[in-house]
Amino acid sequence: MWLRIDPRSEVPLYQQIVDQVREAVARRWLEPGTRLPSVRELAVQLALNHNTVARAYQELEREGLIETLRGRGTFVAKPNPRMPSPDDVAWMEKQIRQLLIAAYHLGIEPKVWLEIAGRVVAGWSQSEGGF
Amino acid sequence: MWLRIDPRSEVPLYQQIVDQVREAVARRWLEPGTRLPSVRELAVQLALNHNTVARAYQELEREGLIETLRGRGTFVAKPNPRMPSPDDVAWMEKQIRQLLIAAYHLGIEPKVWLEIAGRVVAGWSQSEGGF
Amino acid sequence: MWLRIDPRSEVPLYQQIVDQVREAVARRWLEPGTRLPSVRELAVQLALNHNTVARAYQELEREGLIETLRGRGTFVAKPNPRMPSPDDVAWMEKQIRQLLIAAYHLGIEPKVWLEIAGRVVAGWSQSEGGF
Amino acid sequence: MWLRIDPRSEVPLYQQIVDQVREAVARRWLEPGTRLPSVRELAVQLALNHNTVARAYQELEREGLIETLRGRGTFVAKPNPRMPSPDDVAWMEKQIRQLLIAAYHLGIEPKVWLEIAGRVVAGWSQSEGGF
DNA sequence: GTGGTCTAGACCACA
DNA sequence: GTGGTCTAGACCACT
Repeated sequence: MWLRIDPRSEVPLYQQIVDQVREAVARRWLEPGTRLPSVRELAVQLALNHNTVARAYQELEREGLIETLRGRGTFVAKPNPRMPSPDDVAWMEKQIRQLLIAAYHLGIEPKVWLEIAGRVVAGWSQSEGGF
Repeated sequence: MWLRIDPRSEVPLYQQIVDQVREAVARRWLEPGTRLPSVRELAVQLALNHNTVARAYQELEREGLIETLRGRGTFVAKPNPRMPSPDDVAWMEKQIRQLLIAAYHLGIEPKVWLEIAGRVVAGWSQSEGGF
Repeated sequence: MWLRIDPRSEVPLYQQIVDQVREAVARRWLEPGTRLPSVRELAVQLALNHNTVARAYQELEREGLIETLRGRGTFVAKPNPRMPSPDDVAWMEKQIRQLLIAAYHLGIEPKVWLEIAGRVVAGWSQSEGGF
Repeated sequence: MWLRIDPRSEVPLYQQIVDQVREAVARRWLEPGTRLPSVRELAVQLALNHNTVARAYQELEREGLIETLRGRGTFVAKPNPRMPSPDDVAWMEKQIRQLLIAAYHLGIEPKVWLEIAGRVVAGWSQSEGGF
């Protein structure tokens, strides 16, 4: 697969898999119904233990992003459209505030930050090269 | 001090201190030259082990946010004005992209996300100098 | 047949067949002597491997719910009237206790649970003989 | 601890731990704030691998029944009072129907079943000996 | 073949 | 000391 694992990162290996699949689903790189490599296949490809991959898949299944069909493999689930709850929005606002703090310490003013964010959103919407 | 520590959070205790001081500096709640409580004082206030507080101060000093003057205490450092490097901007863009992924899974569309971000920035600027 | 198989469920496919036949027999939806579809027929209908269906039939036969007559097909067996043994009752009490535990964690009080149970039993009795 | 693990059961070992802690919490055998044995302690007591215990604790934490305080151990969380959702009730009704099916095959009539259930609830409410 | 579970033993971050 | 992560290798149930 197209996953890139960095064994030197602080982020746990299984988490890196989860993050990248989450991104791929969010960006529609992975269409619903697509079959993911089997736990053991992917483990070989990424030079990881199969338990590590299994844990990542398990987490993704718990989140409803993928589905396991007994003995047949693992597939990307249909997206479950939802309305963000007030809690979700509050959480997101907090995350944004965290970024603004980091931005300050990098010398990025809030207004400049908002420009950057606008640029990223624009690039995002264009689907950025697909793949 | 006004720090709030949540022992249940998965964020390490020392990291919570660092984060909150970083925020206070970024928001100008802590002016340069302000004296911080000593490691032991703060440890008592927050009911933490003083090693935990010491580690937070160490990290903050490493980042240049605070300065220790031998025998006189610890003080908020003067901000070191800097221009964001291209790497800094690229890093920030990546963080924003991470948030957009999370937003997608919460059902927050990129455009809506940008509105939220705009709101947060507006609130941020207003509160500059506040408190 | 009227079976509904969910390949996404964690319940094994063969078990889902067994469960649903058990229910149909218990509710008298399937009268004794009714002929069941052949293993291969059912396998095609449900889009399952015929080994899966065969395993379900095997299990049902072991329990005495169905009977295979050589060359003539598989039939719903005559109910074998029995008195519940003390062990059976004890087992059932344990199952009920399990449900009460689950109910607690859903915020369903034991008294409320008993009301729900009463409702289900009422509905059950009404549907006896139906469909 | 008072846990009893049956290595011969089909139920996964970690699941047995989860089930029994869930019961203990539901029955108030474990008061909020009580400290659970450490992962490794319990693993030794139950003659299990510590990973197995860790997995059980992780699941219990995900459900909000227990809380981890960094480096200090694991504690029974305060119950989070909730109203059962319609989905919860529907799920419970389905479970009860499953029990009625099983009851039928044991020769337990629905009315008799309801009597048994009433008895169990009565015993439950009396808290059954505490311990 | 698939995923799920378990063990043994190891290393790490945190307090 | 705590829990979190990872590996290696094994066994099992299901399809």
